[in-house]
Amino acid sequence: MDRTRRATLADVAARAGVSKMTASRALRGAADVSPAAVAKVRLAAREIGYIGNPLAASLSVRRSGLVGVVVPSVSNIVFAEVMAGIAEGIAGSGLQPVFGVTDYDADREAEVIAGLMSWNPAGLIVTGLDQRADGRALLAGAGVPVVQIMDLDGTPVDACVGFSQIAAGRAMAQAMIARGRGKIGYVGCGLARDTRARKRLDGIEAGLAHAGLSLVGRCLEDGPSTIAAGRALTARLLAGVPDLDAIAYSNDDLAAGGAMHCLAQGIAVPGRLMLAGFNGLDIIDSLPIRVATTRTPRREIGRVAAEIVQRRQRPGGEGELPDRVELLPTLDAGA
Amino acid sequence: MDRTRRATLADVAARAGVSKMTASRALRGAADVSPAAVAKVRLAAREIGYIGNPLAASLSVRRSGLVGVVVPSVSNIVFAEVMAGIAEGIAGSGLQPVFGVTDYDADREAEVIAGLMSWNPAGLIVTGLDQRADGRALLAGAGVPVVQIMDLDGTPVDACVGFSQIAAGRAMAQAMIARGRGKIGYVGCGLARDTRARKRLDGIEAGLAHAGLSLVGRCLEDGPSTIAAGRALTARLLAGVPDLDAIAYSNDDLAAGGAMHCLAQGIAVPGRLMLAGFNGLDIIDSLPIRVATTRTPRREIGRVAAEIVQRRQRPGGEGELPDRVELLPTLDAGA
DNA sequence: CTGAAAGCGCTAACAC
DNA sequence: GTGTTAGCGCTTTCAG
Repeated sequence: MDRTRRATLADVAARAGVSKMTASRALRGAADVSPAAVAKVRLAAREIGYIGNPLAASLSVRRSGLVGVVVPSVSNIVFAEVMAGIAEGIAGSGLQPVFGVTDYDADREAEVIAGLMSWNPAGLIVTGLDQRADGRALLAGAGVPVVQIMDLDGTPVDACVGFSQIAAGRAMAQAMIARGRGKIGYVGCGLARDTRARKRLDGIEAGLAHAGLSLVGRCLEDGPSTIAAGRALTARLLAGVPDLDAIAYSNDDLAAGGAMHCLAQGIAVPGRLMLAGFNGLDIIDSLPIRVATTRTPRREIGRVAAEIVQRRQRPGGEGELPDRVELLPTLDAGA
Repeated sequence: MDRTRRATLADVAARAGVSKMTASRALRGAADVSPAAVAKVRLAAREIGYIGNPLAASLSVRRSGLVGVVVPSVSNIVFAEVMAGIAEGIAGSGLQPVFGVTDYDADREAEVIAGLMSWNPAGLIVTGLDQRADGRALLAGAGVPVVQIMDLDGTPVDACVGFSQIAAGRAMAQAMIARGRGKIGYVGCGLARDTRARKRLDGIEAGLAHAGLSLVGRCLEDGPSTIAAGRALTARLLAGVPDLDAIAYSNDDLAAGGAMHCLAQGIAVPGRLMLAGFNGLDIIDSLPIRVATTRTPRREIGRVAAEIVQRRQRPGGEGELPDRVELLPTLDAGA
C-alpha cells in the first residue's frame, strides 16, 4: 500500500495473511472466526492504522450508521440541549448524528427529511408530531426507526418521546389560578410557526376557560424569542393593561426579559405580578426575583430518543412495538 | 423496479431511454449533454421520485459531501450559534454538516476527528488552534480543507478564521483601567480545559501587568459556566475581597450570574463595581444594569468557515493560499 | 471456520 | 453527445 492512500481492508487482510472476508468478520467481531485469526487481524489493523470506510460499508449493507436529526433551530439553547442529549445517548454505539435545521419551515423540513433519508440512515429523530403531509409521508415510508420528540399531542409515525405541550400549558394556568391570579396576560413570539408553543398557549387558555377565565391581554410578535424581545413586549403589554396580576410567556427567554423589565421598573415579582415562562432555563433560577417555569427534560428526551434508535438496530429490535415514552416536565411555580 | 426499493439511477436511465452515464451527467448538470437528454432524464427522475444515493456517489469519487465540524460543546449557546452560522454558510451548496462533540477532551477530540475523517468529508471545521499532537497530525494529513475557528493565537494547520483571544483579553483589561478600575478580580470556570478562555485570562493579566497592575483576587472552578455558577462564585469572591472595583469573567454566562448577585445585594453596577463578561450574549443587553462584554462575531465565523470549505471544493480552489481571516470582536464597556 | 464471487449505486476514464 | 468498462471498499451470499 502506498503512503498516500488510506489503508483498506484488503491491506489489513494481506498483512494478516487472511482473506478480506475473514478480516472483515474479525474486525466486526462476528461469530465464527477463530481467535487466532481475530488476533492476527486486529494486530495488522492497528499496525497500519486501518480506519475503515463507513461509506463502503454503508453502501454494501444499504444502511449507514448515521442518525438523522431534524430540529427547528440550533441556536435555541433548548434544541442545543436536545442535541447534546442525543449525542450522549448515541455515544459508544458507532452511530453518528447528522443534524438538519428546518428553521420552523415546512418546506425546509420536507427537504431536510428527504436529504437525511438519502444517506440511508439507521434512524431518524424528528422534532414534533406535526409535520406537513409530504414530510410525514416520507417518514412513514422511511423503512427505518423514526422517533418524534418533544410532543405527545398527536399521532406519531412510529415512536415518540416527550410530553404533552397542551397539558403543560393547562398546568401552568391552574398554577396561576391557584396563586390567586385572575387578570392574566400573555406574551409570545413565533407562535405562527412554532406549533408546540401554540399548543402550550392552547393549554393555558383551556386551563383558564375551565375556571371561567380568559386572557385579558396579549402581545404577540413574529421574531425570535430573545430576552430583549421579552423585555420590550412586557413593557408594551403592561402599557396597555397595567393592572395585570400575571403574565404567561411562550418560553423562558421571553419571561427572563419580562423579569428584566420588572427589575428595571421596580415591579414586585411575584408580589404584584406573577411571571411564568417555560423550559426551566438556568437563567430563571439565578434571577433575584422568582419567576415560575415548567422544567422540561429536554436532554433526557434526546437521550431516550437516541436509545430507541439504537435498540431498534439490534436484531429482534426491529419487531418491537412502537414506543411512546412520556417524560414529564415539572412545574415550578416560583414559590 | 419494485415498490419497496428506492429508485436508482438505473431506473431513471431506463425510464428516460438513455444510459446510466447520460442520466448521471444530466442530473449533475454536467456539460456536454444534449438539452433533449437532460429534459428526458429530469422528467423521468421526477416521475419516479428519484433521490440519489450520496453513499454510492461518495464512494465512487472518494469524497463525500459531508463537512465534519468539531466543537467542544453543543449545549453552549456560543457554539450552537457557530453551528447555526455554519449551517447558514453551507446552505445550498449540497454539503451537509456533521458535528462531533469533544467535551473539551483531547482524547475525544482525536477520536472525533478520526471518526469524521473516516467519512471522507469534503472539509473539516475544527474549533481552536490547540489540538494535541495526534489530533493535529490527523488534520495535517487529512488531504481536505481544514478550517480552524475561534482563535488566531497560534499556527493553523491550513485555514483559520477567528480572532485573537489574547488580544481580546488585553483589550478588556485596558478598558477596565481606562474606567479607573484598579482592584480587579477574576471569576472563571473550566479554565483547565478551555484553552481559549485561558488565553483571554492571559490577555487580561498581560494588559493589567502593562499598567503595573495584577488581579487582586480570583475564583476559579472546574464545572460548566452557568449563570448560577457565576452568581455563586461572585458571592464567594466578594466575600474574600470586598473592596474590588471590577470583576472580569471568563464569559457572559458567569458575568450574568455576577449581575444577578449584584442586583440581589443592591451593589451598584458599574458605579461601585464594574462587571466584564465575554461573548456579547443577548442576556447582557437586557439586564437592568450595564455589564461590559466583548461581542464576538461567532455566527459570522461559522459562516465564513463554511464558505472557505465550499470555495476550496471548486476547481482551482484547491491551490488557493491558506486563508487566515480575522473577524474582530467589538468591546462594549457597558457605558 | 474460511474464502471466492458478486454486487451495493454511482462516477472516472475511455471509447465510439 | 453518448455508451461501455471498470472500479470505489466493503459485505452478502454461497461454496468449501
